[in-house]
Amino acid sequence: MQDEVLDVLRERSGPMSAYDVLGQLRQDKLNLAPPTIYRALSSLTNRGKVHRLESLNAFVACQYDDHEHAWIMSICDSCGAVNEIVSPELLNALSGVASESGFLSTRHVIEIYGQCAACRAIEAKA
Amino acid sequence: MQDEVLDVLRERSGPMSAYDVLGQLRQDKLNLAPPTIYRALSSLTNRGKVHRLESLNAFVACQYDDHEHAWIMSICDSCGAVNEIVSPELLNALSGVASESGFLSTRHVIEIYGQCAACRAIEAKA
DNA sequence: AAGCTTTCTGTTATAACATCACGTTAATGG
DNA sequence: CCATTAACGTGATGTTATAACAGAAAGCTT
Repeated sequence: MQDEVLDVLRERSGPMSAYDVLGQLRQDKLNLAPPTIYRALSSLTNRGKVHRLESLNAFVACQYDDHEHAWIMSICDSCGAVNEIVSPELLNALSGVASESGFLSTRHVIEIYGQCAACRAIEAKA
Repeated sequence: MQDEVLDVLRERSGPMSAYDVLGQLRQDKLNLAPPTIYRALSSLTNRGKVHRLESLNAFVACQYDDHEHAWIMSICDSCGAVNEIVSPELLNALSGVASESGFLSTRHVIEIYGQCAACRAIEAKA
């Protein structure tokens, strides 16, 4: 089940809600229900194969198959494209800022909204 | 209505869901319905009086009454306390990292999970 | 004051996201 | 073979958020 969910997410460039995934997989498997999808998504996110976009209640396949890492997501307001940014320095800086008030960080949620390079180019032409 | 919602959020130190707020206010005003609360919360967040915690689907009163600013939230896994961190430098750094791939940032969602100073102190004693 | 617009609120219903609780099946290993 | 565990199926429910439309209050214009 995890593999099937991951395949669906990989076929799609953008984020999908759990119910989007459910809709796709129901084309083959009728009777598929939300808990099944959520279980698979939960395992996949734990394994780092899928990331959850907290501010969208949606999921995307990880762009980097091979590694353990923390991530920063950029989300284009125009086209919805999501991109994964890896920057340990920035995450360290963030932990540093938090630690100024004695806070010990364990997990970061960073989601940046704006306009991607492609959409900026289109808009510049128009 | 905005004032009443804001008062409720200020009385509470931690985050509240829209329905938590609704529950509080229903003690006085029966018949209060979700859209009323969501409208008030929407105006308050637009005005910067309230911040939304995207990863919790919850809301907190802004800790800084007086100003326009972007914010970073720290959230304690142990006690649930939320703290607002202001760091324009870090936000600039974040925009900078995103711009390396041509992305133009307009809004940042930054939520850090971990353990606050108070909870760390308690744990250290034990 | 009458009529108009604007803004906020009330109300019902429903959409969208997520989990609980329990039962069944299938593989694992003693 | 049987106990255990892990994954999945199933139905119901819980939680978060919005759509669509109606009504009331406040301010403006004439």
